[in-house]
Amino acid sequence: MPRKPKPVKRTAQAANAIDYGPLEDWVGFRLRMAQSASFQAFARLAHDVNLKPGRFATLMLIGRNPGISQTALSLANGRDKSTLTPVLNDLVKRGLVRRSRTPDDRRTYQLALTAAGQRMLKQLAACAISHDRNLDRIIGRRDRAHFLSILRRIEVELSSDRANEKPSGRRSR
Amino acid sequence: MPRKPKPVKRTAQAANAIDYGPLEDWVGFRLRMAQSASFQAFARLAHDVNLKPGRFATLMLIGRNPGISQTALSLANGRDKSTLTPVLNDLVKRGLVRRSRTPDDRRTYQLALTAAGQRMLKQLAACAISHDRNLDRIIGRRDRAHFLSILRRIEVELSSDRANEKPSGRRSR
DNA sequence: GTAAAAAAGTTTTATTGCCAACCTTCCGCT
DNA sequence: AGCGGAAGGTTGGCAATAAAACTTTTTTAC
Repeated sequence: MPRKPKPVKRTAQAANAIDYGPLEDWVGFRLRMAQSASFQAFARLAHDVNLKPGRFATLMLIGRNPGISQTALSLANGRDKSTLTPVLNDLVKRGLVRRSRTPDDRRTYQLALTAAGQRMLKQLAACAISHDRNLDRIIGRRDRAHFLSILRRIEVELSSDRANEKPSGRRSR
Repeated sequence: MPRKPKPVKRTAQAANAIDYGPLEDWVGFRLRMAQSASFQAFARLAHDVNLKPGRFATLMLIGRNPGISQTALSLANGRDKSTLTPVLNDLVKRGLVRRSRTPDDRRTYQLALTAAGQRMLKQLAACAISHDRNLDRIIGRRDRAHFLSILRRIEVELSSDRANEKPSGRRSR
């Protein structure tokens, strides 16, 4: 059976021949590439579940903190609060999240998972466990805790930097 | 006409009281949060330079690999090739990048920096060095190499997974 | 040689994200 | 009270991204 042999891919520059220059060891670049790879790997795992991978953290945080407000939720998962509005609209419409008014403060909503939302969270958690097992293998059990602590430090220190803005060393063009 | 109020963001709900559940130690989540913080910190540093931070890797890769094709470039910086089209249009329009046809293959373009593009790259490199020095301080010199090697491993291993994955991504449009 | 398949780029469509402006509600003052 | 500012949430505008469909050109199969 004459299956067509795959021709050798001939891009102008093979990917392994690329010169990354300073990017090679630039933490910001590697962080972005690793995050992108991790996200897409999880998306493949979670493909069967009828929910976008970005919704996972939202569901988990609501499930763990019933009654949480939208602003607190947006802070917890590092997204702008306006980003949350369409997401929650969708989750409520699909019967996964319940949004109820707070009696003593009519500005805020109280968020909670419905029974269906909890089932969905369980399915996603199964994907996450599988994904995390992959990452465990890649990182190595011994380094995992240390690696996580560095990620947390980056997150915390750079976020607090937001307060003291850099003095602008303006360059002319 | 009411004067627009200066909004001062206050952490109304204590973010430290949030229960992150399994997210607390989930590598994918921490990667996303750290990457987001790093990206925004760099964006603040590069604010003065008249170029979006996302363009930096693109310029660096073109500068280091003159004659590279768009597809090879998209692979090298981990973005879809369709994403590159408007970016390059903009860079060409601003005189930073030159796009020329390859004589023996009229499908591909050859990308290269103009003199202005090289100057811009130098400015951005200065920001990157400053940013990286911050990250050095946070990570710690001793752990830096190890941390980078883990990020590279995540990137490589999870990307290679993509090849032998089920091709079942049917989406209606 | 010619037709089919593959590759490079572009366009279209949809999602996700931020920011700024806005509305409503609450709270602190006087 | 009632006024002004602060806080919770929504809306609109814009940028970045990816996936699929499409165009042009090249390569492969026969």
